[in-house]
Amino acid sequence: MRSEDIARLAGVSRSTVSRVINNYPNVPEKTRDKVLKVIKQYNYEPNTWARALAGKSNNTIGLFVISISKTQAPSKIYKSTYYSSFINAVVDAANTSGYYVLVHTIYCSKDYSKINQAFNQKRICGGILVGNEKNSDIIKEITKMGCPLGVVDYDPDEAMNRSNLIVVNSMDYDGTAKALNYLIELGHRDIGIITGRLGTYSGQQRFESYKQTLKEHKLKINPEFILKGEFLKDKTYNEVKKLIKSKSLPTALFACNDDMALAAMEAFREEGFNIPEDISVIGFDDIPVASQMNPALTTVRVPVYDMVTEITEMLIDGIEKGRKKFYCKNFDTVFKIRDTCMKVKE
Amino acid sequence: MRSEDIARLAGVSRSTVSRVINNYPNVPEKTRDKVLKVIKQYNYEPNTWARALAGKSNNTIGLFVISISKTQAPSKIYKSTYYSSFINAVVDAANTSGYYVLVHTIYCSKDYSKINQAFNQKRICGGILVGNEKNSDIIKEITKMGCPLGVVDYDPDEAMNRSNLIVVNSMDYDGTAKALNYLIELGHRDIGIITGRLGTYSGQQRFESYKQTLKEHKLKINPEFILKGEFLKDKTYNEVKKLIKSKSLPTALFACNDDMALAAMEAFREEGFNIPEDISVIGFDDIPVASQMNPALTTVRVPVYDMVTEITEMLIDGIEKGRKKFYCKNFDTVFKIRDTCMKVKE
DNA sequence: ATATATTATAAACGCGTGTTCATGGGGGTG
DNA sequence: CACCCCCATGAACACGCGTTTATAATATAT
Repeated sequence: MRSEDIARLAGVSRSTVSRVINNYPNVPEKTRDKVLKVIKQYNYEPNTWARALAGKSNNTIGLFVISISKTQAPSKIYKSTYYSSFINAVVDAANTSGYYVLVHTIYCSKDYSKINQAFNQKRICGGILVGNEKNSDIIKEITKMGCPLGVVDYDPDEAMNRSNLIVVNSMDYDGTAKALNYLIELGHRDIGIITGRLGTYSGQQRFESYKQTLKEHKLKINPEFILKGEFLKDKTYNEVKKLIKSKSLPTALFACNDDMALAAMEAFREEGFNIPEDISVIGFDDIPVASQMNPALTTVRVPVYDMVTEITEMLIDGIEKGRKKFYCKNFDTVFKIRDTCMKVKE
Repeated sequence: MRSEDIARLAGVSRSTVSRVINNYPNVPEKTRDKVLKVIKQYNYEPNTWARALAGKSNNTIGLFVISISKTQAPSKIYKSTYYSSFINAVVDAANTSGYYVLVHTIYCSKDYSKINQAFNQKRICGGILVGNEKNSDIIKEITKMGCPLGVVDYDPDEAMNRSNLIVVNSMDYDGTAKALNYLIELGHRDIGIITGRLGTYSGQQRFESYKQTLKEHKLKINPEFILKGEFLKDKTYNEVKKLIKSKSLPTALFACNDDMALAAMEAFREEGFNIPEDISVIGFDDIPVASQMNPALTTVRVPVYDMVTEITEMLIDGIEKGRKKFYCKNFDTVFKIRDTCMKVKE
């Protein structure tokens, strides 16, 4: 069914059909109704490709989820619950605005070609990037091409005033400080950290805040208590097991995301540790199961849904209005005290 | 940058460029290299819209996730960890085959218009449906239009021999039986169930198997021990709280998915019950956190990743080969015994 | 009643690419 | 040397729709 068929059936020309579909003013009510009736009757929908080719928007944005490199087997990747929230939130917000979402996963963090490709092929008229490493050039590349791009978790200083770019962040530095101050109030002096990927802005911020906050309280940082978790469960599990076998242990452990906190708790439990009696644990993100764990995980809640809704709406609005101005918004975190922390034993 | 530009820069005609891009045989090595060099140099990619319009495939499939009705607020929906696995698996498999994935969420279970729309607008050349209710007509509609469709969790009898249709299921009936037999072996006689959405094939199968298995062991079914959870955490939480306040309790509870099992455990814990000492719990699916819970959840593992990979690959293969034959595959489940079940006290 | 302004509509062009058809040239055979 | 065949390639058309331009029909003013 093409617009020509509709035109024939309605007894008008194809131009008139097009005018009706695109809400042109100069078409009398009578003609409009006649055409609409035929369109309705045959369930006609304009071909998106032809429409886009003729200059209309295709109402599609791309969501690019950058996952860590090939080391992780595909069958395991879906276990990372974190990114799922992003996908759902983007799809929700986009659908609400009448947009479609093309979801793409990028495993090898070096190979951003698929992003360029989607833009070059004109598949999408905007994109959202999650999991970006600070030192990648993809953001500059895309925005320079004039394509609207939204990035979650990106250094505002680097992004500053770059046109076609939108950024949302959670206030990681502050959130981390809240968590650590709480531990310090509970009397903890030996506080360890499981770091995320330091190449990401959030990973770096959380680590920086850890170092700075401890310093401010004149607590010394024990290098052995710094575990490189890279936001990964498996890596964390192994690192914690190694830590347990070493000579000294921290009394509290701050994990840079919940996945790692859970993995750490699992490792501790297996070695006969009780949480929080033997060691306090704090996570970051507040993923859905955090509150359902036993004990429930104390963590720093990141308003992922709000952040992603905001960036999606801003992106689409920018596309439609042709706005190119840089925009950046930071979202406050909420410290959720639950059951995985305890006053340190004297 | 259009193919015409490439042609000019390479000193050939547009037709030749097209022939190079589409791997036509009759173009000499020398000419091909010349053209490829220019393409490479300018990072040229054919416009997908124009390509599709001219009869080529657009290499895009749609993934339609049907969620339950409006009752659930958007901000809470992303908490359902189950569907996330689907999205990741479909995207992985499709990307591997060079396909793009359009993800769409449908909340109002009546409104399938977006699926028709995506097909009618020629946005996608195939679709995958998750969370479908048995009594919906959408599957017949789409397949009748000649569009290839893959459905996860659908009654094979209804689907039988319908062309353009592919179905994958887990063996829910058998999986449920395994779980219940295990409980019965442990001496349980009063076994409750938290049912899923009975309108779905899996929800129905699991419930049927529950009734049948108990019947086979001559155990009576107490209507009060049948909780309608509808695959939802909140609903389950409330139902379990109600159950606890009633006069009699089962000694074991079989939840038709892990989300509900976790919600039930949370409710029991809050009321001072210990698991598995006071009540045994079994889940279904084996979602990522099931093994990380404390106690770790005994559950029936559904090979989601394998199922979804299979259906995606079959769909794409069918699209490319123009195959229309009905195809159905059932995947075996694995019963994972962990720590949430115990021998019944004498 | 005629001239002019206004409106409804049709015809034609362009979007970027795939593909068919026609053409021209080169090599081989008689 | 003449003929034929094959191969490389360019020109032209098609895909379905939006939009501009031209034209026909109608309404308004004189």
